[in-house]
Amino acid sequence: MFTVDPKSSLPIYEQLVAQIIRAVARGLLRSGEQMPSVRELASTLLVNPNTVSRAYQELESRNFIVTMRGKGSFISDLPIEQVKQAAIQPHVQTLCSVADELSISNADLYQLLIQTREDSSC
Amino acid sequence: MFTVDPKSSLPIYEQLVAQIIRAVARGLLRSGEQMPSVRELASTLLVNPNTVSRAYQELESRNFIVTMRGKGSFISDLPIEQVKQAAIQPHVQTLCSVADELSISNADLYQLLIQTREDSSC
DNA sequence: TTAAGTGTATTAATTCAATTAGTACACTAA
DNA sequence: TTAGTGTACTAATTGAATTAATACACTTAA
Repeated sequence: MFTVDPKSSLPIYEQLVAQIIRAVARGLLRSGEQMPSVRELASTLLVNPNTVSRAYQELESRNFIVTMRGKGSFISDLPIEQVKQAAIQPHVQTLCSVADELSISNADLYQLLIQTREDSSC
Repeated sequence: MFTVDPKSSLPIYEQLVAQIIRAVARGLLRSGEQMPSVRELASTLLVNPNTVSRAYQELESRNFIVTMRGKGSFISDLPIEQVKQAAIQPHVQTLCSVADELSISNADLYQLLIQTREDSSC
């Protein structure tokens, strides 16, 4: 289900995080569903278990999964909208800090956002 | 006019960039005004001229200043709004990428922005 | 043409954070 | 007890980032 490229400049655990977030956002992984164990996924991907653990910890810190020692890791049962919000919040925070520093108004900021999203595929 | 802390974890050239951006955004540095030469600022701050040059190059890539070899570096004469927009664009881009990945609507994104800026001082 | 002033290219030293893996430990459930 | 779960700790390694030394290139004015 997941793939990884050890030669990529993007760290392995970040590759995993991104794939799992996408899967959750698209509903391919559902609330309560159990993730493969760190050892299982690690042996499948031929990486160290700690690397998978790192990805799971990152996902847990962003509220995508819940981990129980000795039991396993499970997709969070929080509302998906809430989970997504938690995931994007840091980026919003960064943008707001810069906007503050430059004294850019909310209106201007919103216009920039709209334009940028129109230019991309979405 | 500028100060620098070599012990900070924030790179010296980034400290300079931030200070100069603030000064421009606040109108303390005006269009066309000449910046101190790299050697002059470097000797004032007791850093290597290349470090100041690096800051100036960063500022030029963000359209805050214009540099002419042999002449010096000058505050850009672009409209300040345009300059500020260029400075914030990369952050907007990042946010939009993540929003796309998570399928977050513009409306939700804007609401998050408003809330975040209300929470901060601005 | 010369001299003094400007920014910059190139190279290298150094530091430092990030990444990953090895190993041993801790918890859960049957 | 055993097999399965995640994790803490440590260390090796890599690689990017930062800074500095030095020499070069351009501009201006005398």
